[in-house]
Amino acid sequence: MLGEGESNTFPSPKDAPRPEERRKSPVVGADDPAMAGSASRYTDGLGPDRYYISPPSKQTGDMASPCSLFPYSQSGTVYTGSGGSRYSTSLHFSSVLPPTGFSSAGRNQFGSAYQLGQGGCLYPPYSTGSGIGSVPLPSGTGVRAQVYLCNRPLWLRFHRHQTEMIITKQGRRMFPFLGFNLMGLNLSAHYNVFVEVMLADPNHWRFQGGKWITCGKADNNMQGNKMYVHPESPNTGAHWMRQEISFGKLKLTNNKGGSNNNAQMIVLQSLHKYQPRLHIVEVTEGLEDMSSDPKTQTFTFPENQFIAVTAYQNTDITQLKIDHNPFAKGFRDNYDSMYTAPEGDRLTPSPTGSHQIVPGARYAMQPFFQDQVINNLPQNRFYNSERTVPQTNSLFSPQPEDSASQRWFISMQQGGAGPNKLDLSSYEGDYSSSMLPYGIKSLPLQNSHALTYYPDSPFTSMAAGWGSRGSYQRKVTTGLPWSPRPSPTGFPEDQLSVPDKDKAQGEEINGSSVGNIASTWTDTHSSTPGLEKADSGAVVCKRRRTPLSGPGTENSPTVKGEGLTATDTYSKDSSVSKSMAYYSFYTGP
DNA sequence: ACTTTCTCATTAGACTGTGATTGT
DNA sequence: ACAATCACAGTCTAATGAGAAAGT
Repeated sequence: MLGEGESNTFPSPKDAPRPEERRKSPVVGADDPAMAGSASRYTDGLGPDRYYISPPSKQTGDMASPCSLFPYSQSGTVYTGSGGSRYSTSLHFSSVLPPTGFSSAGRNQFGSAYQLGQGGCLYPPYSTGSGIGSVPLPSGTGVRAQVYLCNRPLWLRFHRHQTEMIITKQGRRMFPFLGFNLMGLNLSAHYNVFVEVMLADPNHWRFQGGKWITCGKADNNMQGNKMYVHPESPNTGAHWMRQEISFGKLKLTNNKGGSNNNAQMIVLQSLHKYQPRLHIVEVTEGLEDMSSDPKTQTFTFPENQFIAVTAYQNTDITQLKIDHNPFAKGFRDNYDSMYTAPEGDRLTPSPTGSHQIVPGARYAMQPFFQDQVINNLPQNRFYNSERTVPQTNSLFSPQPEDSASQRWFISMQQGGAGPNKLDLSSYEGDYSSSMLPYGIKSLPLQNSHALTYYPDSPFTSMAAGWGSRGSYQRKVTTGLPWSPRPSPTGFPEDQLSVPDKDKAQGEEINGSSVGNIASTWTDTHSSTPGLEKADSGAVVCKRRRTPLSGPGTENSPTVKGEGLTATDTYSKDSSVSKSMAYYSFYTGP
């Protein structure tokens, strides 16, 4: 069962409601900055060692690291560490003190800008100190992890409209949920992996006039847990890199006083904007010496940012949720029309890609659904089986080398300069990642990947030890942990048929909006009306039964063209259908 | 014949957004 | 006026057990 009971499975870590308002809002500006990394994730098709094969020739700089399988570059990112970048490294260093080895200057450097909300609720200062990105890693932190955001295409779709996440007293799961793939970890070292949701900006938000506007100051004194430790923590690097790390069980609540399952719930405040962050902390068995370097790595994906709400405000968001969240399937009034829609109109960034990029291909299953619940599948078939199927089959259109090489991923930034330069120009849509071969694109992330240390955060304790949690053995019943993942010649996500308009959108975003984002806190929601149309699709689906489904809803382009996901074809018939779907996809002609 | 493994059906409960109601 | 809460119905998940198939 899901819910709290589920935690038992793992060691527990610590009315027409204003239709005129709840309507699509202008597309939120920047989806993300671009970056361009290049490389394919599994190029060797080997087992355990796959993460350590020699990187592609394009590799540069840090990529030379044995742990850096793919070449990457980071430059021009919206969130560069200097110049007041929104998500500059200061985000971390301002709120997180460096571990041993760092001078206290780190904190002082931010002066009054340093803010640490209770419960680890933080947000970066408006301006940052410079050179933070160059802060060297503590000694001993030799391995640099790389993080890939799963479901990135989906996240981006939500992000365009300013993602909203429902929070309830009993706790509400996130959708999309956070899912990551890690690389570059020490196979034998142990790590704690957890997510922290921090206040993303100092404002209180309100949905008015079809868009989000700031409305006063945020309450930065919100009490409550802000951390969610992955139930499988601590575990080995091999374990974490084995398959997607899903945070699907993470729940968001506005119930500060809730006592039970606090570990599974993150307490947030409605109408506040939040930014999830992934922390990877290398731990040492029996480590009690807090002075030791926690070897913490923090990753932030701007597209994960969201506004907590108790009721959806933007109907576009609602529709996206309905279209992609299998649990909301009941609110889709017309699946059939979705299936029959022209292939080209299916914009949903299906991870499997098959649904969007394979003309004539039968929709076997819901890509995002699969992606989202992949870890819930009893046998994790995807990672142990399906995923091993060479993806060179004809289901995928030939992948241009460039495309194939464009992966989104974040590599913990270390040492600032050098190879870590993002190339905005290479941003092309964002149909990467997800469940199948992970399309990876470097994120516009700032130097947030810099090593961090939270002296006042519950995370601090995690950083040092094993906690009470025993080593959890992931329930992988089929396949071998290290069953080889044949090197795909390409990643479906990268090949998803991205409508030109979408691409254009992405480019535009990168080119302009992104810049805005980097400049101020409130720029994130800068409207880009023109982009709204971009998502427009030809698919005609009967949606909302509610008054909301008025012209406004019907005009919601975002949804119509995107609702075509495998979820629709996902059979209720459980495993068989699921499996078949997978196989049907990978074992194409 | 017995055990193990697999497939499938059943079912309780979790999850979803909706819409009405309540609270501020 | 607006946010928060609740009950609701549709859907999905995952546990369970029965039966069949395969292996010893």
